Amino acid sequence: MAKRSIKAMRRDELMDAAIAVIAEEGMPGATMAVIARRAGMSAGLVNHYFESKEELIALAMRSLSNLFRQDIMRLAPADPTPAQRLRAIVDGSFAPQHLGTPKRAAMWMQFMIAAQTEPRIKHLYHLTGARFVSNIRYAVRRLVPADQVDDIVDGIAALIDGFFWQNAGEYEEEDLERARRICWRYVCLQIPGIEL
Amino acid sequence: MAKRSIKAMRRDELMDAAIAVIAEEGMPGATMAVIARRAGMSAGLVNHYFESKEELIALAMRSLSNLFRQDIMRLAPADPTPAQRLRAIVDGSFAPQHLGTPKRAAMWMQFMIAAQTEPRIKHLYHLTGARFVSNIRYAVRRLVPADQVDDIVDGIAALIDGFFWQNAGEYEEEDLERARRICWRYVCLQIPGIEL
DNA sequence: TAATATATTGATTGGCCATTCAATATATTA
DNA sequence: TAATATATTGAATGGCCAATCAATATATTA
Repeated sequence: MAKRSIKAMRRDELMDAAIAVIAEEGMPGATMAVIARRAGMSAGLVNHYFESKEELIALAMRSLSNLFRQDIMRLAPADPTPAQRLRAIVDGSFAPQHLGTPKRAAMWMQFMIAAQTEPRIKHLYHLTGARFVSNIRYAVRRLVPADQVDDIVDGIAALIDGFFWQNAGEYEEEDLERARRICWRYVCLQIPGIEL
Repeated sequence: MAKRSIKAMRRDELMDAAIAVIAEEGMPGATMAVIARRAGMSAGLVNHYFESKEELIALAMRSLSNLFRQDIMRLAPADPTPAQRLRAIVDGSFAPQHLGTPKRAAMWMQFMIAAQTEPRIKHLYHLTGARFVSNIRYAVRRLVPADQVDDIVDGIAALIDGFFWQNAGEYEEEDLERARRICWRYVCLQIPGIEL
């Protein structure tokens, strides 16, 4: 049990270090040596706990993706109405804890970038996006006629995405507030009967 | 005159090759040697015509940015009304010639990526974005009360951006049509008196 | 304790890359 | 034509990186 525990700890430490370095220096600066030193380990150790650099990065990204989903779920009350669900998605997407800190925001950017070249990360990235959209659809389909669902869902998702990337990495709380407001107004304009 | 001409030609050829390679292989694959071979030249020649790789890439991106602006301007009639201007921006953003071909779409993605690390490209990227937004603002401010301009402009820009990146690199004409429709509906919802 | 597994290190390897450079070819000019 | 500038090549340079490996330390087990 103890051996497993050390292995798990080291892997977590390395994933955290990877996220920190990638966020601060970008993907090109995130070399194995730098990540290892950041985690307080020697260069060679990374390949002892991860099969390859690609595996390390992919797993780090996955943990980021999971954090995001949890943040959103935490914002909605238990057994939420469709409107509350949408509200949590809009608010959660611009929550300070995942866009407010430059590190996290930059990390999302690097996540998308890595998805361009690494097949494994590409898959994870698409999965993350698909879950996000399907979350929106689950709520919208309960609020509008079936033939309007697709366009409304895609519009909401695109609008959130657009703000998400727009100033990527340099958000003030003020910008986030603004993004929330504009996105929510869009939701209200498209879906009659929702308010504030 | 002849010497200048050759220099200009080679530089253009190299910039085209750079765009092609970056679009196909992504930034990591775009080495000097590969770009040179793509342009039918030997490896060493690139540094004869460009100070550095960074300069080559930055100028290639600039030409992409200019092409985009020209595409949009070409879509609007001479002396357009504000509504026609907006329409050209929406249609132009999803015009087949700059998102329909995988190469061009992927190139935009790589443009944004490079902006994360290269200061020169970062500047160019922000400039491109600022011009785009200011283009929208020019039209919107003639159509709605002053205190509504900012939110509407940012909403339109974000929505277009969102679609722009969403499926980046893998657009069907059908997707583009859809994006146009959803964006234009948003414009119409926000700005009374616009139609079609 | 002895034996075995795991953790950790830092040097080494082999590969890739941007850039430089000397050498050669091809124009331009006087 | 001779002299000079420009174009082009391909090999060499020096640096960086992921991954490997032998060596050492530390824990686990019998």
